[in-house]
Amino acid sequence: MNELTPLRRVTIIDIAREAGVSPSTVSLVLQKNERISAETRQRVEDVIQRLGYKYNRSAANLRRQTSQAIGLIINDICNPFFAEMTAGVQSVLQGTDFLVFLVEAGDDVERQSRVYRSLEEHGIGGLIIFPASETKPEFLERIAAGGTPICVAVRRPPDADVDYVGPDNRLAGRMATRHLIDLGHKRIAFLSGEAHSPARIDRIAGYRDALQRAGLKFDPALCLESRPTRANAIIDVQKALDLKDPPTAAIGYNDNVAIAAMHGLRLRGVEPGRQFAIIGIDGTSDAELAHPALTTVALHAHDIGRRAAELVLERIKAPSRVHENVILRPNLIVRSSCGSR
Amino acid sequence: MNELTPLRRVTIIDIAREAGVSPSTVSLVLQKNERISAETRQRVEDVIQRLGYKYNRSAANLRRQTSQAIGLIINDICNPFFAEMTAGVQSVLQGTDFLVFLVEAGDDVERQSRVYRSLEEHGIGGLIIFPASETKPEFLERIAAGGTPICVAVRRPPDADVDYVGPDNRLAGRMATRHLIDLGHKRIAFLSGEAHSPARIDRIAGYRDALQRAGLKFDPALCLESRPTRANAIIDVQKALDLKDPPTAAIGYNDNVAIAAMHGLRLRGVEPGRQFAIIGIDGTSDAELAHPALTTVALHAHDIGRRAAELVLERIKAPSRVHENVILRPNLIVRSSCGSR
DNA sequence: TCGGCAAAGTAGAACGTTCTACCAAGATTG
DNA sequence: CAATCTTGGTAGAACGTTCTACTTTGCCGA
Repeated sequence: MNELTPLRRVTIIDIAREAGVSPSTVSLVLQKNERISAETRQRVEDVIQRLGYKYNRSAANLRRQTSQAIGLIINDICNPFFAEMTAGVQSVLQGTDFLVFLVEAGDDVERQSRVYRSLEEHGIGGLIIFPASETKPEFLERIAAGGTPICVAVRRPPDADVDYVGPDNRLAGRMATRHLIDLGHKRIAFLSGEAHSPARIDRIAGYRDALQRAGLKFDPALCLESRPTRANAIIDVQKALDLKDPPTAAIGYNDNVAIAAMHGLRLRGVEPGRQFAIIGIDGTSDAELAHPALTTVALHAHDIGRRAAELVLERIKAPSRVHENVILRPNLIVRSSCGSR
Repeated sequence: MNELTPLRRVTIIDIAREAGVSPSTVSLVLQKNERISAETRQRVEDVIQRLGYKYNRSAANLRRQTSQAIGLIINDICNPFFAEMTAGVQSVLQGTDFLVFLVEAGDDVERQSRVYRSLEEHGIGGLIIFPASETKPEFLERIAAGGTPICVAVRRPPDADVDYVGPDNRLAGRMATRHLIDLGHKRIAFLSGEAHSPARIDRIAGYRDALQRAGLKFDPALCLESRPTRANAIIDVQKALDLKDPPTAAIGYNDNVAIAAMHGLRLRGVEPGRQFAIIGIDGTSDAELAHPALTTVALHAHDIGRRAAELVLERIKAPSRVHENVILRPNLIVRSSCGSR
């Protein structure tokens, strides 16, 4: 009323006074509760407009003991896979009142628990996490038990009883291998990735499946193993070339490895796509920019993020729903790095 | 005390009772206030450990009318430039109690004000924003006037009186052009980007500077203009090739454009790096993966994020500091797309 | 001895919502 | 016509901190 004291922020109480109702009523209007008659609602809404009221979620959070924020713990936002996954999460949160707290844990359990603690302090209504590789299932289960709706993404914790959404790594490995076999390749390398990585284990399993199905025998020498960096990928592909019976094609542990491997080939004067087939696994948009454009098995990072967010939102509504395991089917995207064209 | 009622969360009051002090004291301990004697502090801290107390920031936010969250509004997280910038922000927030609310506004003013409103409701202690291109300076100034520490990044709002950190686009344009001139090129195209974009205007200004300095004359026909998508970049480079007096080199409006342009060249049987020089502007890690590896002018997205976060943190501490304008100096990164190898 | 001051701690009212009871007044029913 | 139900609303106590303004105690100097 007094236009001379615009210092205090306008609260639900100011609205109530101005609209001639109680604060409770304003609160109910805010929550779109149908308990309130149309005319009262209208009146309150008008006042809200007029006074430029801003909802204070901190107060609501305190009172309701929850928060409209979702924690999103990933490895590294510069990795396009995670960037796309993050975009997927955002796409579903977009239309809601939820916001995301993004944090990177860099595949470090120590840091992961630190950032989780911080998320907890700030208050989150749910959590989507790509767990660090050394994560113990109890860590995730303790979070779930604590009442925080949680969805684990991409990296399946062995036996943790929580919601999960991720790719079918085995099928992806199989599809990639199958594609190369269909193109007539008999000696196919698998480049990079760390031996203990569950993703790699599954992809290799798929690779072996496809080999076996085609009556080709598995040669361990063709499976190079290393941290999946660009530098290692270059080394690995060259090691493969140096074998007594060298491969004519290779699967990259991921797109990055595959792209770097193409560089490695050229350093040896081998032209990828023409003299050697390369296929990646990931399907990030980077693959399209490579030259030759990378044939790859898309894991649908965006959809993983989307589904994970949907799952968390559902669990927020119904905390005791039975846990879901969502496995997304990969897709082969044929471009030119395997010579088809 | 009663171990049979573990349902309620443990609060500062429980700690106080257990440690035989008042809640005020516990609060002071939490804030590391030196008002409290060493032994009392120790006692309280022990109890905190023992009971597994978790600080409730929502309550603190409500009381203090602020929040330890920083809003980060960007265009699109899948763009490596923004991903790197985000990582830069995280790198400084890392050691603090701040967390970031990440939101994408997709260069849409409408959406931008919606997400800002949402950030406001959730409560933020500061804001870093890459403003949508149609953003009015008043929008930013109103935020600052409202008391929210704000730092604008990358895209300079004309005359808005706020903190800003961004690249020197003009110098970047000059450096790119200069490099090509030094390599002996006389006809240099500038590919893509929208005419009204301030970044492009500045980069073109730098391009003209360098041309003039070298005694070369500016030919508007060599400046192609379009939304900087991959498809447009391919079209633009081909248009350039079709000119009566075609260029022998080109500057991409950004790295993405440059990489796509290389594809465009190859579609015409022109080998980038050997028969035509291409240089980008951005310096995201993608450039390294391209083939040939892209020579580019690095704008240091990571550092922009880092500085922006530092500026916001400083302004949170000292709200009335004079506004700063931080301009980061670009760097030429020579790889092989201009033939120098 | 007394006034003053520093050190260490405390009381208690906020902060802005939500939500469980509760209430008043019509409408409906037997 | 009394009993019950429905509709539309309200009172007021939380939620867990923070922070201003005390209080208490001991010490010091005059």
